[in-house]
Amino acid sequence: MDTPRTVRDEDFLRLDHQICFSLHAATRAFNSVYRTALKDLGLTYPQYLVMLVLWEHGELPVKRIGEHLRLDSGTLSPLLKRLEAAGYVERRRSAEDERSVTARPTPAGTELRERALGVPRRIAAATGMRLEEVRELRARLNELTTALDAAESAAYPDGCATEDDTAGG
Amino acid sequence: MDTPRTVRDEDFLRLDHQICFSLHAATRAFNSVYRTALKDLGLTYPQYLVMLVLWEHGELPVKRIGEHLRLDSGTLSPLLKRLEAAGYVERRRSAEDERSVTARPTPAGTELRERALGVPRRIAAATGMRLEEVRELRARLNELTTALDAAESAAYPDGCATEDDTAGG
DNA sequence: GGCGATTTAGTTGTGCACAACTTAATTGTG
DNA sequence: CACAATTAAGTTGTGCACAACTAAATCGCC
Repeated sequence: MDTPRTVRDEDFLRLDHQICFSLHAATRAFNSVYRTALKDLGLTYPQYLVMLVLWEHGELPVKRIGEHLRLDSGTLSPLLKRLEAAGYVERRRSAEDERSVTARPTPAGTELRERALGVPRRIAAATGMRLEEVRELRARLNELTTALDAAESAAYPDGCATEDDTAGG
Repeated sequence: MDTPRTVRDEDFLRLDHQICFSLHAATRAFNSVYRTALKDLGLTYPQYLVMLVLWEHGELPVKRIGEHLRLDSGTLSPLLKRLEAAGYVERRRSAEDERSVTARPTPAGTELRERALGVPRRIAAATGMRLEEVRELRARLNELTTALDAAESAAYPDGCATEDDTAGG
């Protein structure tokens, strides 16, 4: 059976407007709450994400940070420079591989973690959701991201055969 | 009872990393899929959202567009100028209120709608989700956005007393 | 060893999001 | 009517996201 045609394109246009827009809106609402919560720390939300990664892993090459956060050097390089200018991270060329640059928290950056400990609870309170719900939603979003990535890379068939592995729902 | 302390701040930091990051990642994955789907039309995703609104409502003041999309003039003014430069919308001062500027699709902008009809289906296919699931997720995200907005405006008590109404959950 | 391909950061340019501000028109109140 | 307050767009500046590109180091293969 090829796609049950219960929905017309016209209606789809409106639905579409709502689903993806909801995601967009939620992200921006989150950013707004984070902006407020992080103002005292002098961090933006993406900078906070980078610091979370560095607090957890210690010293990391830019490449690895990018893998954790799905960001490339075009985004991370200037961001890390700003974090360095703020005194929160140190950057240096790796000795064993001169292509690589590693970043790690400075003492000030490490101290910052203490002040950041209260942030997640504030955010959690702002969502009004219980842990269960948060987990549930997170799982859904991760599935969604995986599906979208698969579809996107299928649209750009650069290497691997796609062998409809998107079915894993 | 004041917040059951089953979770330590430390653990919360990690959870937090995951929930909000998931949202962030999903949004960007969506944007990426849209970028591909909209490339032929010469639209970015936010431009597409604006066109959706204009296709649905016809002529609208910038203010109204912003209300539909939660965007302010700082974002919309340059965006609408680009859409105007692309020949998809017309802008003009309102006659009855000279403060207001209205935007509406040009003939080319209206034609564009036909070419955009296939987009939502492509996106829906990329998500790999059924309509039910989409609706469910959308509802969750809308709840989340509402909660976040409420918490945010409570943090900036500009008018209404806050009277701990955030407890609803 | 030499040399092309790959990998890693970084740069440049475009566009979005938003805070803070400016300008101009309208509204409300005395 | 006059004038302060409000409202609507637009401008400016900062930062993020990403495509496309450059520069330098490393790897692989002959």
